[in-house]
Amino acid sequence: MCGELNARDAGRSVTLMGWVWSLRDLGKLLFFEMRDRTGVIQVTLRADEQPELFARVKQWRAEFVVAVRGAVRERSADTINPDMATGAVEIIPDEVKMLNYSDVPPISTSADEEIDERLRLRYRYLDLRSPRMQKNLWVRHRLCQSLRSFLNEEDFWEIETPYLTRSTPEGARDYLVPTRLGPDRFYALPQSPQLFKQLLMLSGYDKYYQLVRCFRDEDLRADRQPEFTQLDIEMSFVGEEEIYSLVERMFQRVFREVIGVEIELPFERMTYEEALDWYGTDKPDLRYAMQLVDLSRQVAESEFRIFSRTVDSGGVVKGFVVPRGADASRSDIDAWEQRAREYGAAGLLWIAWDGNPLSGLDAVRSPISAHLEPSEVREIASACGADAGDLLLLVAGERREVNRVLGLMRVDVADQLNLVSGEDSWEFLWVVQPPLFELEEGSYTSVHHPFTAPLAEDEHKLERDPLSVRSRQYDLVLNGVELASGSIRNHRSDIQQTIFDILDISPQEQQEKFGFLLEAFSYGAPPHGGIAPGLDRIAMLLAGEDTIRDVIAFPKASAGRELMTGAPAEVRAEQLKQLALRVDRDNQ
RNA sequence: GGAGGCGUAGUGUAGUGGUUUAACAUGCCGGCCUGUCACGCCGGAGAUCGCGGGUUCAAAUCCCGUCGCCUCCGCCA
Repeated sequence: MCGELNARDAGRSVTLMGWVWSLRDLGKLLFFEMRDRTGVIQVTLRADEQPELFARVKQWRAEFVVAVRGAVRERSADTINPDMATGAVEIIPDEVKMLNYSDVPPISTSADEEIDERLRLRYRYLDLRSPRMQKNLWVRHRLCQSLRSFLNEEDFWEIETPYLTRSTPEGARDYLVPTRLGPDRFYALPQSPQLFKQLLMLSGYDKYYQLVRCFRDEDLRADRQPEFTQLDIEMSFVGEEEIYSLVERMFQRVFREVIGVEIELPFERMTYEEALDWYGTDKPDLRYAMQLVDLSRQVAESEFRIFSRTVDSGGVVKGFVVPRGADASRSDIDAWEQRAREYGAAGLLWIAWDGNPLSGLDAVRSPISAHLEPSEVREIASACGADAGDLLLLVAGERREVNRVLGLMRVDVADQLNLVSGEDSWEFLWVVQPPLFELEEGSYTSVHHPFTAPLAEDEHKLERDPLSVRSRQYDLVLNGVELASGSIRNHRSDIQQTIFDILDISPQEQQEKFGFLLEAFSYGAPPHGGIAPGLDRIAMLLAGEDTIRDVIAFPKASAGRELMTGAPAEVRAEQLKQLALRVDRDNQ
């Protein structure tokens, strides 16, 4: 094919089919490049040697579908194009044929200018012709291939689960599917195959995986689509370590096979609590430092009231040091302060050290320097390890909020100051043992999902103090992106029952929604656990893209709209009638 | 649900109250050109400045509304 030819093919006769990529008409000499899935190759024609072919090709335009039969010829040394994969050869045709005409395309498939995404999505079939999208889909394909071959070799079975299933409470909004089976009956598209994969464990298929589509009717993000693909994995008779080991070896293999990068094992680990404390988020980006430092003790007695009063009332004063941040302009700092407010902080305080941090107040610039004692500033500097030229950003308030705001600020600052070093930096991290429950508007909800097992040593606290119970959940984070989430599940129905009780899911509701699962668990459920890496996000990182839309052939735009087909769209009245549905236009 | 950004020939941008007949590049159409590969040169066509309303002698430009796309917060077990 076009992109696969090189000097070794010189002399061969080939037939190529593809699209016209570009034309360079020099009068009596004409070059055009043709493209297929594999790449681009140049075809050369001379008016004096092949007047008839020449005249025909002169009429061709970009994106015409053409067939060329001819000889691969090595280019002379002075005409080799080193920037082109096939630049050492060219095709001298003995027959050319136009298979189909093309209108002038509304977006270029060859220009490297950034096209408005509306147009890219509207004309996705053209956008997909671009080398960039070809590369991305190729990366995604090889990723899938690599994952499958690894898991197959590890003795996993790929088993499918239904898309038409029933809605279960909690979690995201479901996509509902009406059916003529009953006016009040709906399928729901699965948010994940969670229940089915656990049932497969119960059935004895102890190593299962599936590349499976999941559906959640929630707002989109750069790394979130209403439908997305998970590599769903579940195993029986395993604990956390077996899962970690499997996943680590899997990623090592994938990175080696897909992008030729060797990643080191084992991955780092930290607890959820440590992640929040040190980085203010459950998905820290470890490509840069800027750890959060708790300065509450250093400022507890401060004359600066905001500090002392916050600490006094049980809050914290935390911050992080921006290396060489003292150079930041006043407008940068103002912008950060503005950002911190947007994230919900009362304000953002800062201390910049222009000179030796241990020299007291002389080297300090800060909006609150008038309120600070030299000893206090020295203590702050030594606690956070600030050097000359560093900048400390500080937030005071309730612990949870402070962590959240600083966690977001840390990412913004790193982004703005370009602290991420190099493209090939891969910082994997396991974040483990988050709490089993959190309090939301007065009632308990699962942090992960209700089937996650509590940590054995915390089991006894389940009924007395649910919020203090840690779970056997683990998240895999790469460069600040949550790549996978999983847990060891409850296989004992008594504990599952207790958890449902704490979640305040009534026995009746339990019976209705999960009755089949609880019943199943009474017939010999093995201990089991699993994990579900997000395929789109992995592909995105491997392809070096910033959004999963660029690794999905036909993604959705904001609000879940599909700009090419126009979905979601109205349906015929007759279809509604068959489903016994009536549209209420006043509602909304 | 909220905040911000963007919307100008096919495409990417400039223009932020009046010397604008809305500019530049590319693409498109026509002509010339025998080693180009971002080919080059010459000529031409192509825009009711997202849409609606308002302010003004005058609006792409200011104001209000609206639609669309992007990013983020909330949300996403």
